[in-house]
Amino acid sequence: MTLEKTFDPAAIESRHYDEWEKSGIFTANPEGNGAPFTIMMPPPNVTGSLHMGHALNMSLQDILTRYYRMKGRDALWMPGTDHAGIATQMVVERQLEAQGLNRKEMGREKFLKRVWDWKAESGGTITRQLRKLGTTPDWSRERFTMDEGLNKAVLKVFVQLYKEKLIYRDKRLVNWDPKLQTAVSDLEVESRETKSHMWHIAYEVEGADARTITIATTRPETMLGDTAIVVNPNDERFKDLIGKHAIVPIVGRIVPIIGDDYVDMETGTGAMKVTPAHDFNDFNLGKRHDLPMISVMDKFAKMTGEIPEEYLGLDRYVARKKILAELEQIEALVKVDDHVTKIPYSQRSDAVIEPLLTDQWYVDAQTLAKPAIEAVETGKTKFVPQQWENTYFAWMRSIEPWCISRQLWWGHQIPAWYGPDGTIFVGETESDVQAQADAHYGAPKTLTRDPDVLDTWFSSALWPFSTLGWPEKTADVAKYYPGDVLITGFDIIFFWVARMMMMGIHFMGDVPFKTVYMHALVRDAKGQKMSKTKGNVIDPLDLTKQYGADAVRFTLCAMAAQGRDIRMSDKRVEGYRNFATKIWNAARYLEMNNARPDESFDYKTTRHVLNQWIVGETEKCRANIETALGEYKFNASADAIYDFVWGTYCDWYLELAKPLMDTDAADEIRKTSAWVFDQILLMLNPFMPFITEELYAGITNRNGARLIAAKWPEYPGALNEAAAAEIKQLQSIISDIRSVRTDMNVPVAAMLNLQIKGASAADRDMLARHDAIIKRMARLEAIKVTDDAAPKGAIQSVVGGLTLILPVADIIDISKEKTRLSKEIEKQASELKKIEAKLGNAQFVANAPEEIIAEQNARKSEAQTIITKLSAALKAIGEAA
RNA sequence: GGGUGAUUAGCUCAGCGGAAGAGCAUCUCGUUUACACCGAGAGGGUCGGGGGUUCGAACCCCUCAUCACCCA
Repeated sequence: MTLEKTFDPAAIESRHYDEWEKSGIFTANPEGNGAPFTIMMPPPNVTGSLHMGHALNMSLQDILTRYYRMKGRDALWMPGTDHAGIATQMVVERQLEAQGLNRKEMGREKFLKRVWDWKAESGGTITRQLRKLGTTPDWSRERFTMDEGLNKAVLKVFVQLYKEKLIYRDKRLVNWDPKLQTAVSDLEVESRETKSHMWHIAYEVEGADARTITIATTRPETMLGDTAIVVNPNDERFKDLIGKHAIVPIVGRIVPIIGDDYVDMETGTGAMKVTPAHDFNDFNLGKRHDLPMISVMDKFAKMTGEIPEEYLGLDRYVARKKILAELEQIEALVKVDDHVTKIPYSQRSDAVIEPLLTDQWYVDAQTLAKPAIEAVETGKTKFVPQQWENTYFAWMRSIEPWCISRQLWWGHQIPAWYGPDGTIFVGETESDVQAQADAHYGAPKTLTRDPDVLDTWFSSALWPFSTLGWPEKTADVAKYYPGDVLITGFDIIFFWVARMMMMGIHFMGDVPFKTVYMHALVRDAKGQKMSKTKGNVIDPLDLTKQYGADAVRFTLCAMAAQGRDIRMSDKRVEGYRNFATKIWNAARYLEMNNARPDESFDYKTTRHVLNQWIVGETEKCRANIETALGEYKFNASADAIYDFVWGTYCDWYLELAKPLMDTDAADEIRKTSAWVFDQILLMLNPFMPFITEELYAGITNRNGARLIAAKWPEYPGALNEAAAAEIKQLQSIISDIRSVRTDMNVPVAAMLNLQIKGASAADRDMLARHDAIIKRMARLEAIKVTDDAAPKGAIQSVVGGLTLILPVADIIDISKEKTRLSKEIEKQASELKKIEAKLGNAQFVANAPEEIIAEQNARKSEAQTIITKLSAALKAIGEAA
């Protein structure tokens, strides 16, 4: 085949993907004897479409999966999607709304059918998009959090935890979303600073003539539910009032004045009202002091309960105004301060959350957290970067009961039924529950199932084992639990990582994964969070179309430095698209030169030093990639291969080899260059799967073998330090001449005669071997090794022990050369001064390791050599002028 | 208020105890048959400020400042 001049990613991507998928290589093999490499894909929301965060997350997982698969591990990358309770239900409800329908009228059954229909229709969006990125999870095992097997796991877990009394029903305050009509997790509540007021309200003290106590509040409307006044027991201003009673204005309720050092004497007036049914802090106070809890709002955040009639049914903010007006009228409103307060908003609906006293199901998270904390403390599970452990610990150590019930329809319906008297029966099946109830009542009674569903994260907490077929004792469970690594964003460390830890340890007796790699957030080029409202969202698929999936993947990998956010910009992607093109053109070059992989080639038997060197560099590259990936330093792995391919193989090896293509070294050069290129394809494949696969088949006949199924390479005995040193010297000579030529404005076309002074026998050998190369690379007519004096009008430089002399009599600008030499001497002199100071320091010589001292000595003599030689050159040029 | 991270070349970022690095951008030169999505070369930094530890600090410790995020 003949390769096109420019690489066109779109032309090849889809074709390779289909072939990979059909080949069955993505499929894990529990019967096989490869050691497992398990990685659980964070299941994307079934309603969603691929965004940059997914692209990063998935690219990194795919790189690891492909890498370990090549290394011979039995890789299982478990894919799937999450039913995302609230989000999905909202999407479908919005669709209904557009058609003038609503779920209540429709009924639960019909509504759920509708959601399933929608899921069937668009639930595959993200998995299709993942294929475009070239990711290789085991699609044959793809799961959905609400499919049959996972349902079983959820039921089993719920029932068992209930029996163990780790799940219970309780009446507590929850974050109530009055718009969505459901409880939401405190993690889904976002508090926003809002300009408001602090209202100071005077309450009459019972039985104390004309004495009042003034409290400060940001929520006057809740005073209708006050059940106490609280002050700090050490507060001299109020000490004597503790034990007395106050009268709540408007409602006239008589409430105790209590002392609790929770109260900060500095804020507000130092006295607070206590409304346990509408504020989390007050709730805790109420529990501590056994106060009554009076709800004064309903599920729509409208006023209700035992309050003056004119307030019944008012919206909370309307009620606030009315109360303030009334307080003013009765002269109880003492003062109004401007105040910035934090108002809780529901992330889902944007409604202001109302803490509400309701019956909900809870998991005793505190108990489950203990072993989960310990697992990280003892290193059974490690976080990378490690500092995330602190975040994990902080949250886990002060964990609250986990409210798992949601007043939704889409999700796992709670397997609890209520008898006529409210007795709770929990079981995996309805018949089991009925049997329990019959036994309890001694007669058949009608049971009502709890209409609520479980928090979505309840089922995702089971993901690392439910996807493997648990509670069945499957071969997958036996082989692939626990997983090796979880790759996810830090934003779901509480939602998901922590909960998988708790559930995994409790039900499987072992942690769900040994390592948790936390990647950063993908931001826009200015460092702003991407959001639809800001309109700065970059669509990874657009980028893929424009630059190719390989470039997008490589960019994300190269930017995935630990602990720092990623600023995504087209420029970077463009740069890595250019990298792909560079590789493509290197392949074309090989093709033109008839350099094809040769099966009989043995890298250990190369004879030409250039080949020995590049073979050694190939090994160094391999080692760098392995070390980096082993430490999850994705950016370093990308840098290693990029540097090797562009900076070493293309810029140096291929160029140095060109002058040899008409010598008897040509055959070995062809074979070596093709071999190294093959190694590049192997090592780059996990990062850039498409172009490497294409070229793998493109450069030679592989009899249908695919790169994706190739083995990760090893090159024992490839390092050759002597060759490396020789080529390094060669590079220095060439670079130095090039640099001097440009500095001195020597025209590119001028072919100069190089004179080299001070060459040892080994140098002479080396120079003779590379004569053709140096001439071509440095644009020279001839190279003469002699210790004769430099001719007049020559420019000079020093490389190692060699003095390079370029006679350019007719071109040279003598004063310019003088300046250049002086500058260089000056630079070296100041270096020398620093080194001498160091070596002259007795403490340094006494304390520094030997090799450092040797290094400094070497640097010292090198600087001295350069100064001596260049000074001589400077003197000579002065005499010439 | 508590915590975490960041502050290094014009920009975006690596490096995290022993000679300041990359990519992009800038400047110069270049149609040498792989590649102008390219090549060769150059300029550009008292590594946020101030203390300290060390023979030696961009890197460790303390402190301050600014920014970002998380939790109250």
